[in-house]
Amino acid sequence: MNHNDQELKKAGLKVTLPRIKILQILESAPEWHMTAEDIYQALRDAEEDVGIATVYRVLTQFEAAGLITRHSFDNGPAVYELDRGDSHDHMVCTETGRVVEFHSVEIEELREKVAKDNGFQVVGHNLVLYVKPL
Amino acid sequence: MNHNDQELKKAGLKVTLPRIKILQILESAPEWHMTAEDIYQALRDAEEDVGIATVYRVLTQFEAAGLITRHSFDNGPAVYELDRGDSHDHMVCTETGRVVEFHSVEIEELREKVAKDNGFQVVGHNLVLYVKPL
DNA sequence: CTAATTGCAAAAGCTTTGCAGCGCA
DNA sequence: TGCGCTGCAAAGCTTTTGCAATTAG
Repeated sequence: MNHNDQELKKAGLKVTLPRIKILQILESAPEWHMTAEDIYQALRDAEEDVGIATVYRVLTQFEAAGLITRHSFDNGPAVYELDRGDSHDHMVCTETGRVVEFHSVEIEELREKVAKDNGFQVVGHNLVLYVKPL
Repeated sequence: MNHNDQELKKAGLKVTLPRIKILQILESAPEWHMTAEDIYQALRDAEEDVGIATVYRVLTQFEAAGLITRHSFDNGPAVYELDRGDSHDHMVCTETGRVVEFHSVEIEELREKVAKDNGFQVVGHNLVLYVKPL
């Protein structure tokens, strides 16, 4: 009963092979953003017989449980990443495709402020900067 | 030869009925964000015989020409709005679906700063706040 | 005239769902 | 044992594309 198993239990999810494997894959993700298809391929590479439908179902559950975060860059497939507690945003280089993560407390505060000024509170956000080298 | 016709010519696009109608619909959009399907329905309501494929093609061309802007909120259908020159961001209410536009000079400045700190310059961005009423 | 544009239908890409069987607690 | 979970296949939804016919310039 390791740490991941406990995370699953805490989320009210049974500890099953697909869920454990998917968590492991996300943990060891070389680059921190994977599509459902990426994860599905990683599972097949590991000889695990998990269907793509299960991958989607598990990812949806993980997101609901707050274990992972889902991003929709542009209109391609959604990407998922482990929620390591450090909320951050993304910068995508239009020339190289490189994704840089960043975190700005000031921007975070302004987000709250702008929402409050309009009678709302922030429950989530999505900020992507498309950039190119100076 | 009205203003819209000139916009089309300037973009190197022939002045055709579907393109004129779609521009008009976007101009008179009650709420400023319409999906391709919304536009398609508006055309059918106006008894215009335009296919959904043409709607998508025209919207893609308009975006390339800088006449309109396309947004992908969450993972639903993309929404389009006329580019009225005023850059702004969006706040989407998770309970009512209402979309509020806002513009923060401070956030804009911070975007530039963060990019520069990482050796980049901003060429575009996408910021959506998911909010709920206070 | 002729290259651009269009409608239709089919296909593509991503994601969800129905269902019967399997497995964790 | 019982309900949750899973794989498979099929369906769903948004968007794109092939093609022959039409049209703007």
